[in-house]
Amino acid sequence: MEKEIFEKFLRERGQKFTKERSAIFEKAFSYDGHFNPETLYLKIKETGMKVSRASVYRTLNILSECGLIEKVMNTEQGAVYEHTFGQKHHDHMLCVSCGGIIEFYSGDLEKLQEELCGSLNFQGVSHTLEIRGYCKKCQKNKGNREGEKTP
Amino acid sequence: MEKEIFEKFLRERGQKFTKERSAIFEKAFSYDGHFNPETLYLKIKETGMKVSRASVYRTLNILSECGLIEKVMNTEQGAVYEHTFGQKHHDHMLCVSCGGIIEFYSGDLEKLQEELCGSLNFQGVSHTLEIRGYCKKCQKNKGNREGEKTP
DNA sequence: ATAGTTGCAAAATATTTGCATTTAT
DNA sequence: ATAAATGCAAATATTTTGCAACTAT
Repeated sequence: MEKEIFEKFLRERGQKFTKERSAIFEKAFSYDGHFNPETLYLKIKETGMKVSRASVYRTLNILSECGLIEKVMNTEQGAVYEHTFGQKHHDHMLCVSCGGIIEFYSGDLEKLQEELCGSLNFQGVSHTLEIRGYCKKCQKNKGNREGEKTP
Repeated sequence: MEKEIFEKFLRERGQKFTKERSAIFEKAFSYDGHFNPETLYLKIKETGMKVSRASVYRTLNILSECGLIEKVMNTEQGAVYEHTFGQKHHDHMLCVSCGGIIEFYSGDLEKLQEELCGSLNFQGVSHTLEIRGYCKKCQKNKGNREGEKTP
């Protein structure tokens, strides 16, 4: 189980498995998809549990080092994480109008990247592909872009 | 010439072509590759010209809207831009050991992405692919990773 | 002349850190 | 008992913004 990986990781580094870390871990793994530090923090507060943003950030960093979660994107409104356990690798399309994220996977794409790495003598470890554009819904009303002032 | 595109863009929007905007434009286009707002700001200051960070940020936003430059990455130390004029589109391999960036281009990759967008009803505008791993040189001495404390 | 721009300093946002107190081991 | 973690508030860092002074048109 994933939690044991976390506990083992902490033990090996002489770090403690506190209830805050436990709660942050649980919440991070309760998400199927993306989450960001702030929403995770708020979700935990909602449950009545007492945590600080500091602990959230600190713990997310540990979970990243541990490989259990991954920062998949840096956006203007902060980092976006997802947990890696049992997650199929996938890439993202980001709608610049509504901010929606579409996940997709393509075996061909993966294969092609491996070939590219091979031909450039680069040992690829991971990658992120982000395609920006307009989702189906937003293609219709491209006039009103989010964020633009409409006085 | 690219500068005329900028001037025209401003004129059409009833905005002014100031010497600050001119300097920021020049500097942005003096880079072959990537730059970030802060280094660009410092470079201009170096020349003795008086500009503010505010103007740099404001002008980079205009140049983006205008399509002359593009934000290619959000990193923890801020945005990374590059100008788009005469730039062949390319993607990046980032060596996690030495921080080196290898640029590459693959027509097959582009085509594949278009197909993926088409099949998902997404109207792609731009994309960033970042492959992280080890460059040829660093594959040899993978033991000493940069950033790891060696007490 | 005037609408838009500048620089500054302050604000906003995301994240990190120092420190006294608390807690897991 | 003790080394590490917590929460808080203050510090950083990047980017944005309000405003009075300036400038391109």
